[in-house]
Amino acid sequence: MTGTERPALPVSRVLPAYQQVADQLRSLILSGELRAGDRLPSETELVTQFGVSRSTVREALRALTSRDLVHTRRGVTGGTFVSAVDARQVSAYLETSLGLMSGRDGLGVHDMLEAREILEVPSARLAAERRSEAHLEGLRQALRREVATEGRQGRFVEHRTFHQIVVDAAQNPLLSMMTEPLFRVLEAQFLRPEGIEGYYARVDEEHTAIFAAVEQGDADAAASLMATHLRWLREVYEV
Amino acid sequence: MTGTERPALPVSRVLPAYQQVADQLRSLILSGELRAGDRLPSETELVTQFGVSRSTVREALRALTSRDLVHTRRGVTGGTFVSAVDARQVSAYLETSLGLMSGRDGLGVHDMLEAREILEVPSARLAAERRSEAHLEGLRQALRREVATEGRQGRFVEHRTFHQIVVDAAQNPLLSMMTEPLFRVLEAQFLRPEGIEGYYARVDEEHTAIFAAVEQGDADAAASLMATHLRWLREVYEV
DNA sequence: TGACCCCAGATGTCAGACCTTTTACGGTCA
DNA sequence: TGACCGTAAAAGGTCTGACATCTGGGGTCA
Repeated sequence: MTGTERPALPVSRVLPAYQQVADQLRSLILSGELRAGDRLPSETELVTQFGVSRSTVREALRALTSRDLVHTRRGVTGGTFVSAVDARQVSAYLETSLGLMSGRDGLGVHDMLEAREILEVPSARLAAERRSEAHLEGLRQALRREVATEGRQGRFVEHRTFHQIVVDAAQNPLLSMMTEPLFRVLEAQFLRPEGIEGYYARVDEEHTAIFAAVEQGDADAAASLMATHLRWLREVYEV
Repeated sequence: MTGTERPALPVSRVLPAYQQVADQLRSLILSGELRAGDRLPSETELVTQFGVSRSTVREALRALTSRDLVHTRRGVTGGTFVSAVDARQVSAYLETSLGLMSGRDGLGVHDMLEAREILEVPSARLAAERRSEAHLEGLRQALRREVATEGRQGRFVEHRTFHQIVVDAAQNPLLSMMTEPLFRVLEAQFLRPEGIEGYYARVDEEHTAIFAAVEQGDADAAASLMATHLRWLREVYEV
């Protein structure tokens, strides 16, 4: 054992220049000094301001771009602009992350179905209280398509749509943001109920009942029907 | 009005080369062809494989790096390696995203407190059923520190710790992943209950009661106490 | 045997040139 | 006057080639 002990989790003391540039720009955005829509200095200006080469600046900007913090436009009125974070980006990120984590890190179908139930039952309750006419119309159409669609994959998409609209009707963007990736990952990776007798008929039936409760504004019924529905789905898929 | 209509949301048809390279590598990772720990070809090899310059390759890798899909190491045994996505990274991403969205996009304190209640009440129930001795010890220490700590900021950190451990004790990584950023954003941006008479005493009291229920494995009590606690907090902060 | 040095291979950084996209400007012509 | 068009300018996108720096391993030598 030499004089300098090697740590269990080594960190390099000197961060790469592109990392430092990215960090500084990022903290300007997070602190609110740069706000959505603001234009960052041009790459050439950043070169002189940071005293690094253009490649370094560009690598820093690329890192920020892929985090959806900024975006670039070409042309004379172009440049790098601070992005407005929006729910869709967050959902997309979560979808890929959950997809990669599923099966490892102790993240299994069970966890996803459990989280789904935790989120979706209260969402159904809120949906019954807050749904707009647009949501109701969306649910009606989803139900119609669900019954009409042929083929396994197509039905699944419609099922997801129905559940998603219910959550959206709760009018809390956080709930939509968290459930949407769950639905997609479950759909993409796990749900394969080909063998279950009467599966589609029961889904249609329960969706219809949930819709009725939401439409009538019956919060308790909506929550309870959704709870029953999801608990049955868990039984089906958690074998 | 000329012949070619300008779309409201213009998209460039031709994606930049670095974007295409990043997309291809990303889909290799998402499809599972490249798995956590695998080494990507060296930058020089990627140059020949994709037929683009090294700067382009590096910009693509930087984009993947900042999405936590890969990481790089220098030196002769270095290279670019596929990362194992972990919950902490996702939480960190969510924290910055929620922080940037809060106040805009219709994401307000109300939504965060509501989502928190939706997630945390069932978490308390599960915690009472699943908590390990380590969790209980963590809660004991958090409670002790909470009572002993002086100063507003310090108490808030301890409050957050207590709530976080309760959620962790539910043993569903998705719940921890979603609540942690919520706690931090709320703490950083909103919670300022300086004026409330007897605030700290009541928090301590209710935390103690929740702990007792979790310790005794009384799921119903844990859920109900947490619900009361959070509903009171909502009243305090939603003025 | 252990301390040291040096080499190889990978990422990190730089400089400078040129390409492509996009808008603004100004001139031409009906 | 107004529609059209061409060109300049500014910004990001790409390429090339060189050098710097880090890191592990293997060889050398006391």
